[in-house]
Amino acid sequence: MLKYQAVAHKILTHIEENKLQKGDKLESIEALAERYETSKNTIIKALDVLDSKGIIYQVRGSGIFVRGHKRKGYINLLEMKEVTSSLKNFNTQTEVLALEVQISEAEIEANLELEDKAELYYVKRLHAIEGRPFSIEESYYLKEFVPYLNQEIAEASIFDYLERDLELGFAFVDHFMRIVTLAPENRQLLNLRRQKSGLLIESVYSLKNGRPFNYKKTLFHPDEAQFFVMGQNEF
Amino acid sequence: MLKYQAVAHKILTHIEENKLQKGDKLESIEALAERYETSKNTIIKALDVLDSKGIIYQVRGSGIFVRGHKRKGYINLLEMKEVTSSLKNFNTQTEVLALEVQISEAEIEANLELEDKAELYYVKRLHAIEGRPFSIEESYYLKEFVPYLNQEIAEASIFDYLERDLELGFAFVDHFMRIVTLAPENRQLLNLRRQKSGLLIESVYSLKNGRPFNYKKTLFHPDEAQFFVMGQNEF
DNA sequence: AAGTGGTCTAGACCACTGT
DNA sequence: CAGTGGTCTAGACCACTTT
Repeated sequence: MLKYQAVAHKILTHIEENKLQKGDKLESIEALAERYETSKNTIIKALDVLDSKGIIYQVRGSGIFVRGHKRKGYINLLEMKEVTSSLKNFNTQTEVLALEVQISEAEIEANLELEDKAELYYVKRLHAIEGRPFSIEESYYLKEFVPYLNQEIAEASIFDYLERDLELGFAFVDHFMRIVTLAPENRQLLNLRRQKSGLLIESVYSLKNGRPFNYKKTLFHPDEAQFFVMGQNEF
Repeated sequence: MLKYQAVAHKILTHIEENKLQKGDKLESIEALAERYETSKNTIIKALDVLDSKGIIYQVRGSGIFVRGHKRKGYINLLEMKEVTSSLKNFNTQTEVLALEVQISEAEIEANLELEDKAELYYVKRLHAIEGRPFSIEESYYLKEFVPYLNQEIAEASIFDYLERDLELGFAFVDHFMRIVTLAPENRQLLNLRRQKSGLLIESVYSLKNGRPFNYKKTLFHPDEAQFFVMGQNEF
């Protein structure tokens, strides 16, 4: 692990262990550089990471402060890989509705920027939170990068498996969100009577080399799903 | 303007003027450093900015590539200040439904982290796109930071006014999103018959010193509003 | 005036990609 | 193995806040 990442982790751990609250001040950059035995610039880079994650904010001439808070139960869109990993503090269940190898169709080829037909793992899952249906996820993984997948993995966390066992981490994501009218089948799965709309998020995950390897459509229960996004103004 | 921001702008302009497409390769860092007469590290910092905006991506050992595209008509959540500025390529209209000075209520105080009552500008606006109702925005600006506002400003872009005339730029935002059932009044404003749900985004904008100064509730038309968010995996 | 965060530089060295 | 992006350092200097 790189030094600045290690330092970022240590500072984050320090914030968590000491239960620092929003507005609490950290040590100065100089002091942090000495504490973690590194240069000022490496501390700055570590703080940039925490800054971009919304964990701290820095005020010139004043200090480094904890940004903290966030509302509970909201999914951080920018860290969302799959629903269960975003809701680790809750009791979640996953039911695998389908798991098979497919040949790509036009919609998938467009989103994964494929020029030819390709083999895919197709996984359809129903996620529940505290027993209540939460989201329906249809996910397409390029077999070129994800050569193997099974029921057991799909019942746990696919992204954990990709990162841990295949050492396949995504480098960037695009999420596209809109409200959709639910098909009767999906209303039934989400146990919805009156309400007819849900939030659909289409996500494309790409590798470090820019190749998209996972396209995903996640349909969220309108009453259960809540999201937050933290942004910076850098330009 | 800082050197790295200026360089970032120049590189962006270069991409736009030469209509570079997704996957197109830029010059090497070394070449860019020479072209823009600066050091390697400053180029890296400029590229970091473009990276975090989703404009480029970098592949170690290979090069710097344009990330580009994005679907058209989708609002970039992370750059969203108010609806009109996010949809500059479209023909938008703004109707000011209310504009007044208020004393804060509990909900606003919680979101703006106020400990006492405070004076606020309250602005309610209806945004339309190509004549079709798009969103209803209720916004609360702390009078301490926004001492003056009028109908004319509210009909144009309030954030443009804040940035240009008050030199008041936000440093970070928190957005909270969920689906809500629409009140009859809002259904009428959005010209909705059957559909009863909309997307609600609550946003808190903070200054460089960490002080929230604007709390906003924006209710989007379920068929018109589409969003995208671009994320990186840095940790 | 002192303290603190931010920019910028030059250069050494490392890690990965593609030929 | 050459080319290219990424990390890390030490230090000078600048900009803003606080006392």
